[in-house]
Amino acid sequence: MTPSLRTSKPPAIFVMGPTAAGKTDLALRLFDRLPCELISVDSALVYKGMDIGTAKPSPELLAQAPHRLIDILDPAQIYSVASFREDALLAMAEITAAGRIPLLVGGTMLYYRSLEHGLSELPAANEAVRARLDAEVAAHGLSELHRRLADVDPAAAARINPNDRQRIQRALEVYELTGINMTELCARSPRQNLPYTVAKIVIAPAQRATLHERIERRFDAMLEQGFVEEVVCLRQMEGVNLSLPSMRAVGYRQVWEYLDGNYGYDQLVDRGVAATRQFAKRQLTWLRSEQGAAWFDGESPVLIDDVLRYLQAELELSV
RNA sequence: GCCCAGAUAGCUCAGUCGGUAGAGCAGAGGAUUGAAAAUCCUCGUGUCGGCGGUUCGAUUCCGUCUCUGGGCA
Repeated sequence: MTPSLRTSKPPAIFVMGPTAAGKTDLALRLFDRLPCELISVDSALVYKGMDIGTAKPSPELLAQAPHRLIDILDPAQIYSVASFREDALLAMAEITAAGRIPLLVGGTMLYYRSLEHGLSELPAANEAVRARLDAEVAAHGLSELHRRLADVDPAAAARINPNDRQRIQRALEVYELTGINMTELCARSPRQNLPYTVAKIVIAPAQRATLHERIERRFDAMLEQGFVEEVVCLRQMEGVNLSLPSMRAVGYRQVWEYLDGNYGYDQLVDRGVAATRQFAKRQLTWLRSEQGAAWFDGESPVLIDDVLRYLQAELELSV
């Protein structure tokens, strides 16, 4: 198959789905059948050394089917949705220029959303401001920050729950860095749509119980493969701590707390599995609101020909 | 065999000086603009172990049985 010239915008494929639904497997099979290159859409796979707990494809698989945006950062570093958008757009452009189709695969739905609809022009995170806001919360409490937000950005204060520390701090951070409130900044910079014709595929088991079973089995398997040892290594790395986004990832956080002696092994298993189920549930909330996506039942291995037929029709690909 | 303590939501437990009960966790739904595998919001009827008794009324008091811990033999 080759991309047709009938559409002005080049084609792209999104393979979306909750964790443990079979995204990687589907993407690899599509890779074998289409002139495409793979881009990972995953906020945890970007980190080197986080392999077992993220269910990262093996080095052998990655050699066979290279993925962009995997292993691009050290766990002490911080990635962001804005960095992702930039990196992904660049990668998509390169792939398209080479005459192939970008196939994006992963479970970080905010990243997909930022690609499709863009981001407003807002300042990047600022460590100093965040540290100061943290200190302010410690000194005066979160409700004080929410009150302050209500003064500078009433709309944001109304929208953001008084307990949502992360969003309150971010809105204040934006204001402090620019002198303009976040609501106003967003209104001033309309988001841009993605210059690609996108075919969206969602893969998820029809039965929630199936997903739960797979998550449990996979977490057990991760532990057998040495997940705890992986986290022991990460803990020894310079600058790595539990407050980093990388170490807050599902499973990693629980293993870290287990290693701290906060609870025993049985609790680790229960909490790790539960955290993963909750993550999958949040992903499904995003996915249900996804416009124009084709859902494929992941109860049993997806029939690859059905998916190819769909992509062919959607992207006007010719064989 | 005897003594003691338990038995209440899927799990761990609180509670009702007698008017049919509520937390945490789990689970479900939702929000989501540079941390997003993050952060946050909403949702709790269950033979209160079984059977009797007392009572207008028992999950609560009494008796008894069953089960589970622990102790003594």
